[in-house]
Amino acid sequence: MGRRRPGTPTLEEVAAHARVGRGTVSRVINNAAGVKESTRRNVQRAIEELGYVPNLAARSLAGRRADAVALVMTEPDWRQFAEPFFSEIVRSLGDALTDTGIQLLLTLVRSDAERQRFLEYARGGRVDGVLLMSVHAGDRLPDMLAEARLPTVLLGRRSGEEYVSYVDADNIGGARSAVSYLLRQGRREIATITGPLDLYAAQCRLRGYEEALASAGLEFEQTRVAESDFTAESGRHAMAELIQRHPDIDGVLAASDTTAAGALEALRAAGRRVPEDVAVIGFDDFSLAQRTEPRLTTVRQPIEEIGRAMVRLLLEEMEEGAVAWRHVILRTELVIREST
Amino acid sequence: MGRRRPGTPTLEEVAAHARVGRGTVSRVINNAAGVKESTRRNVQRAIEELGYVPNLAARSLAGRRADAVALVMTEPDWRQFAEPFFSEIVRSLGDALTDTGIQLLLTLVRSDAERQRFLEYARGGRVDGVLLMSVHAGDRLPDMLAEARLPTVLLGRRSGEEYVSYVDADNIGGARSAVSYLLRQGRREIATITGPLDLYAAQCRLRGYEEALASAGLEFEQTRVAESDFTAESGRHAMAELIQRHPDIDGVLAASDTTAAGALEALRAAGRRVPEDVAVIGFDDFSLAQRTEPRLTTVRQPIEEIGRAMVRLLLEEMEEGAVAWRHVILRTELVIREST
DNA sequence: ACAAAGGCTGGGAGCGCTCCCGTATGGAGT
DNA sequence: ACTCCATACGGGAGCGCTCCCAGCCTTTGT
Repeated sequence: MGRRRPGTPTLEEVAAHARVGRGTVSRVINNAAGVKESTRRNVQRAIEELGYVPNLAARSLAGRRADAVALVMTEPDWRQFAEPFFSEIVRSLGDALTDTGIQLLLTLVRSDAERQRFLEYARGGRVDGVLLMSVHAGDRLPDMLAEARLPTVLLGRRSGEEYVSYVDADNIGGARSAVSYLLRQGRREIATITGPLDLYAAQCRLRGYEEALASAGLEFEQTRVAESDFTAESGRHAMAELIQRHPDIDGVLAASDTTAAGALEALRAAGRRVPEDVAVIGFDDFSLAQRTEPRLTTVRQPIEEIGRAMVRLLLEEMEEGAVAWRHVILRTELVIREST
Repeated sequence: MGRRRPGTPTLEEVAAHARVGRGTVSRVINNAAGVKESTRRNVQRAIEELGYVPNLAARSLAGRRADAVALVMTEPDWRQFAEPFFSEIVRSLGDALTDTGIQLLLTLVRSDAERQRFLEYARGGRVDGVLLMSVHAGDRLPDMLAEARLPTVLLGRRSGEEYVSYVDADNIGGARSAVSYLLRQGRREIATITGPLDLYAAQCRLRGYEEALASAGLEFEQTRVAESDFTAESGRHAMAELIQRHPDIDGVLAASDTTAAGALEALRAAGRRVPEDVAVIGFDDFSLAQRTEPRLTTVRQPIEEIGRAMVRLLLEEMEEGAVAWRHVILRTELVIREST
């Protein structure tokens, strides 16, 4: 396993070449104050001439930080990997980290062996903090990270959990306002396609659906609920099933825009018009929602804010050493288009 | 930016606690030979009691290796991120790396600033090698990595390029055999939906299409070619266009299974039967191909082999220090199902 | 002209490991 | 009993940086 790379110049060599001390070179590459402008230029020229690149292992060791954070996806999320939610989140986290000088590393954790390996990687100090994608109920990873006192922020909380930092959207409120909107339109036969119910977010959206029905004095019926896994495929399936069970259906709240797109296809196949016969509301408001036919009314998740909030919380925790838990719930918003 | 974590035990402390020398502890944690079984157990107990985790920065610095490789996606690939090809590749790379003890890190490079930052990260020694997802024609990243003498393996070559290692599927052969198959069935009005033509792989598949027509003595017509970006959406579009241009169309080779799925929808919408009126062949053979209606005939890319080959090439390059370029072209295979 | 107060700079002391050489230790061979 | 060798083990010498203190040199005030 000899993986050394050939003679990279060191900081010391740069210092010699520029006829200054190590300290000065260090100050220059770290943009620290207290270096005369002429010296700085001189050092910078030396850096360029030698093609110097700081050795990050040495910097990490001496500085006790990695300047990197990991975004972890655990196995059950893997199926979401191909869904737009994921790529949108990555994009927004990337943006939020842009000018912190912190590298974002995506890591997959698909088995216990990989969980263990990642833990060693993180505890070994290769990252300063961890962002976790929507973690499922039974996953012990957050606890393991907490035990190791690694700054951690979850995207989406888990049921009732308080002793961990998280950023979440107001799923209950979003679902409630969507269903209430349908009710105000005079729809009465409203069903819902949920996400995987081991995800707390999916449970919350279902709760919002129930609450809206309840406050309109309507009864909740289990047969109006179909579960999906967020894919279009499963949305189509779920919708077909709901139509069969309740031919008089006139409104649907879907688990995501993708699911809603699948539902639209199933409705078209069944000869129902949208929105005349059946109103459809999605969840997320990603670009897909504007490309369906008809364009989708949907509950917007503020992705940019979620990314920014996650990064802010993580940086704060990194600063102070994971001594407090922070929670941020972001408001969702109903975006009305043509499917209602 | 004080991101230090509290008193983690060091190897030295473990050594003291187990009453052995540093060297012995090092040998134990690295599973090196030459430690008496009783000593090993003794040290292991000390490690456990103190909850010791090796500091990877120190290990990296002393050992001159990072035990990590990066899988990089550049901006133009980003749109593929949500496609199954990507997640399949990641899965197969992960499997191939499983028992090497090497961490796979996914990184996004969406702008020149991020390109630069990643380069510093890699040149700084945080990874021992780089895997690059299908790189587009103009991207300078591979050259920059080569210049830094970082072991690099591309997935999918770029036009005519030799001075870089890559693993690729035989796209020309795959496309050719698919189209030949359609011709043998007696189809004569065959069109193709290509991928983005700035991708060499897409060009190759188009070439295969052309070659098959040529060797059957048929003429190539530009109007039978429609470009897609690998998404179902764009596949639907392209197919609709092709139907309009050539109502007598009786066979289509699509750029990917996803594109083919889109094409199937467009054909259904146009009232064409598959395979009776029009035969459809996809490319990739991911799970999607078995879930379409009808199930898709498709050109299989050997994903597992691709992942294994990429990892093998990268490890070889890491071993010997990027002094040679290796190329692997993997055979593709036509999988016949119901859409032809 | 002299003192005090800054601003710059150099370099020692680690950070926590791996590598490797030198030295113990135990058993086999005669 | 003594030599010889293989096997275990200890610890010095870095790896390339950051942190920080001490010293120098310039500036300003009186």
